[in-house]
Amino acid sequence: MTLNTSGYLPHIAYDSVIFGFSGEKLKILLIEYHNTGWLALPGGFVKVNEPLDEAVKRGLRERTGLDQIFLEQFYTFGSLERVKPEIMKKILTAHDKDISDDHWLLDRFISVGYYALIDYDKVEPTPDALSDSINWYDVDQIPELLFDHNFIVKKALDHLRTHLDEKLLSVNLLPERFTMKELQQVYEAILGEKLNRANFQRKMLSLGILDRHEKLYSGGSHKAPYLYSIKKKG
Amino acid sequence: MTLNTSGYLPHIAYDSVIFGFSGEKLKILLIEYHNTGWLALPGGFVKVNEPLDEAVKRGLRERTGLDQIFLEQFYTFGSLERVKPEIMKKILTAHDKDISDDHWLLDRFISVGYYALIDYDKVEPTPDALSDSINWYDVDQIPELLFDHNFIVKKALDHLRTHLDEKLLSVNLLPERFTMKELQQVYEAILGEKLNRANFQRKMLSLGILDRHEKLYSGGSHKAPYLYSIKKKG
DNA sequence: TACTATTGTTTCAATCAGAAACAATAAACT
DNA sequence: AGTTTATTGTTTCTGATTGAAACAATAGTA
Repeated sequence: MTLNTSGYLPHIAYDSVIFGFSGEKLKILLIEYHNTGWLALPGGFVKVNEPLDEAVKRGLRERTGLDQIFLEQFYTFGSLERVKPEIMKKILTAHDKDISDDHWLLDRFISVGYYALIDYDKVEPTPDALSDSINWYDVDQIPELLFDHNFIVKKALDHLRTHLDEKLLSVNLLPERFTMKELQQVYEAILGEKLNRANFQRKMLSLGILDRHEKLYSGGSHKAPYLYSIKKKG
Repeated sequence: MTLNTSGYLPHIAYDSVIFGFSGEKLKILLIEYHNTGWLALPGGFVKVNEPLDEAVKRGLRERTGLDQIFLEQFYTFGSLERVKPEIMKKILTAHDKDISDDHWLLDRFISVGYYALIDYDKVEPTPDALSDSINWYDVDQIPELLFDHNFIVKKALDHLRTHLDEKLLSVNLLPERFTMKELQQVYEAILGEKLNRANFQRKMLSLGILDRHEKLYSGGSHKAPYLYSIKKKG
């Protein structure tokens, strides 16, 4: 028989890898726990009568203020090594709570990994109750994270790379309208390699899902690029 | 606080889609619950101190007798609609158990989906404690299943199709040594379409991961095909 | 008006993929 | 033994796709 007075499902968590793109770099959001300096992925728990997807959306909404964002599940982590109750206890006591040794947060957890793609400039990251801060970090300079979170980031990046071409996934990292160069920079940041400009343009246009709009006169002394957007269905 | 006298983690289950190949058809294993006629995927629960992957392997071992098999996680199902406590209750009472209304099996569950690829001829399917029988069903003739299991099968097939080419995944459905024709039949069964023989052979050989062995003299009045196996690393 | 930086497009060659033809061969049949 | 048949292994031809470079257009600057 199962009792749980917290209102959350025990043993089940989620961790979210939130990708943004800025300054030609791919970045993710990391939180820092109160008074510990420990970094981790933003995560959370599932309410007793809440769909899993909804729980993750709720966490994203609270931390980014965004509601309609690209979100996808990529893997569920269920090993025993990932669980470190003594660390969890330190986090909770650093938060200056009175924690009993059988608190539900000290149990073993299975965590569902999600990744989100968001428009960096639309976000004002907000820390949650347990964390001091939430900040962007370059994906190629991720420091040591708690638990198995470095591994989770790696899996998320793998998944993102292999699914990059599906319906121009990557545009979720850009504003509504973008130049071909920006799109290529997103691809290059995710794949970690330079792409040929002419072939990239040919490939993107051949997908037939981009609308071309007015030109963007940036003031540079050169030809102005077109702006593009994803073609609306219908 | 969480109490659970069953020895299993509450709220967490797995469902396995076990693929086999026989008679040029792709098949999966389904169980039939005691005295109900209801069909479902073979699934199970995770022990309190057991890795998730290990729990799934344990279930496969008990039902197929096989130990070293290809097994991969593909999605975690966490909606609320998938939960049907009244059906679960009927299954348990049909098993003629005395079930209280707060039994842990009647709670809401999140289920991790795995698929396995096994050599059909090596398996003697064995029903578990709750099921009358376990049998093979053609994937293109799956009857109505309990809960969201039809959806889970669909997701598993999608995943299998899109990952089919990775390291010749499909050979896990065949014996150690196989002919090129058998391999092509597996591909065709999974993809649900006919492939060009010459191009298929060229593509498989170009991967450079097949060893060619002696010919297979089947007695037919025609050229004997070579046998192949996956190249061992090193 | 020439110059520069960047963008959009075209061209050329190399590679890959689909379809058909060709070659080889194990057994059966005369 | 020679012929036939079914199937397998390979090659060839063609068209499509991809990679790299050249070419063309253009917004601002000198």
